[in-house]
Amino acid sequence: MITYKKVLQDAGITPSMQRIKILEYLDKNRVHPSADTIYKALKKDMPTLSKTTVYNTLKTLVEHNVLTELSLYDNEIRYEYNQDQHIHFKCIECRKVYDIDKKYKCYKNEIIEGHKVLDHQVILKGVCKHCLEKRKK
Amino acid sequence: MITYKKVLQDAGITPSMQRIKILEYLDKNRVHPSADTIYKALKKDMPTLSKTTVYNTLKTLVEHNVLTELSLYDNEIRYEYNQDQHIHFKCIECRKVYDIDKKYKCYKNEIIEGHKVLDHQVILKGVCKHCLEKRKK
DNA sequence: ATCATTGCAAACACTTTGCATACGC
DNA sequence: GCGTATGCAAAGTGTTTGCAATGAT
Repeated sequence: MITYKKVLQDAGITPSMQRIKILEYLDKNRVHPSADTIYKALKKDMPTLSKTTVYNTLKTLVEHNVLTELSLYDNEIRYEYNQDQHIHFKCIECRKVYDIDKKYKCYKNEIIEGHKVLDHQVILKGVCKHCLEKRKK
Repeated sequence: MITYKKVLQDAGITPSMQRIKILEYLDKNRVHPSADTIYKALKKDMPTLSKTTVYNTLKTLVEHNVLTELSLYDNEIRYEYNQDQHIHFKCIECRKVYDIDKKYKCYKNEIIEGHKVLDHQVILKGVCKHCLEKRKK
């Protein structure tokens, strides 16, 4: 059984209560949350938690490749623990982000036109299933 | 010959000096500028230009499909006039954005898992050619 | 005269920074 | 005890909003 503590240690990050809880939240709530969403959710059980700690932790986790940063037009960074290849669909009406299980030619770790690729993202923008339904009414 | 005035009219936007200048800047400076970059560049020749107008105009142009919004990790929106299919490479060191001429299966205007796709973007993140060179030294 | 566009200032939202306190080996 | 992690407050940055002034037909 893999614990969050072990995930952090394997990534070379000193485990702490805050770090474990943040990682756990991202593992159990696969909704591409922002720093603020994570902060508000965890604040309930950890009243002393600071937003700075959330930002610090997320930055550390991204630097150690435990999390992926998503840039999804909202002028806020969203975070994701899922490392399987998939694409993102962002609804321009409800702002929700859906994972779409489609494969694509990934350039990660390749050299393209001389540039070293470290991350590859595919983002679709549009109107989601549910918002399309609402429009019909 | 296609004028910026005509591009705006065809898109259903009332042409104005400000709007024409902003569109012209984006056509002639294909560097994926932010609102602030555009503002600072145009301010020189148009001292009365307001940042609000830049934001208003960019929003209008995006809504009418004249421009594309890019979300490139910087917590600022970048804008692009080029509508040809290509992918973006963002350097994490110098922050520059490169256009890469690679084709991909585009889902634009298709329905995917019930969602209507209006825009499709591919973003690579990594270290660019020039920053790789600098590292070697 | 009317309606849309422009522009200023203030408000907002997300993130970062500086620094003091607390924690863990 | 020492080095790192945490947390508060303030500052920084990009964007939006309210509203008055301006401009075009």
